[in-house]
Amino acid sequence: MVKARADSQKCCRTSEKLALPEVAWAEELAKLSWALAHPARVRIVLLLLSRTSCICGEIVEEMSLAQSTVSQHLKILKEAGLVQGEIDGPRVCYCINTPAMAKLKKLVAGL
Amino acid sequence: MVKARADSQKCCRTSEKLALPEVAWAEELAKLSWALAHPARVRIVLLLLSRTSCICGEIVEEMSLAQSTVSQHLKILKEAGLVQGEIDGPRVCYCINTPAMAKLKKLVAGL
DNA sequence: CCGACGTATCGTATATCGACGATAAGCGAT
DNA sequence: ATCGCTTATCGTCGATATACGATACGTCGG
Repeated sequence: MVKARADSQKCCRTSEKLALPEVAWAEELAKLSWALAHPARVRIVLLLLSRTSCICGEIVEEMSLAQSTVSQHLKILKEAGLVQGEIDGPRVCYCINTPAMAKLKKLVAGL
Repeated sequence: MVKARADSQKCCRTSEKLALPEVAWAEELAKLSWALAHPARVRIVLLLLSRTSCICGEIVEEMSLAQSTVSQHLKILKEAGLVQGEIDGPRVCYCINTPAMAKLKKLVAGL
């Protein structure tokens, strides 16, 4: 080992190990981030936030994407927990899952 | 059966259009989120944050991944701007790009 | 100059995403 | 019961992510 390189204390200090309890963390944040890792999904979230409540397939119109594609994105958002879909008659209204949103914010803010 | 949806104002109000200025936003947030959309990358970020400064290839040891894989992840983080690499002799020290981090936090907090 | 070492890139195999059209499934109204 | 509307799922295709080993690049030490 080539020990201390003269004045190398500006970088790569000695490394107090990082235990792996944070791994759970990491998984969770990665999952939530993943949901927002696509512009279309961010836009969907923004859309849902802009109307204080839920929405149905207008989303499809706002985005220039096929209905099936939007449905896919919604599914991903739902799986990540960021969004909830409530069945309202023949259509489905989506809305932000506020707690999950808060969780995300907290995780990111905690970085 | 018909669950009193007579006055459907609880849902799908009429839509004050969402213009597309936020699209830039969306792209940016998606890009940053994408960087964190993988547990390994979140762990790298956590690692870099845990030591106030930079680090080199210890990252490789902490994660049980091949060196090349870690390098790939670092590249992605670098491309997203979340991380900076400064060459320090024969090795490279990475550290968090604080402004980018702040940007991410701000974007997420602003949701 | 030449190895030793740390890092980045290349090449490649596999898995998954992102998009679409087509089709199924659920609900309301006729 | 049937039609029409809305949404979800299926099947497919191209593009890309992820992982790895092998290899090239750069820097220090002898």
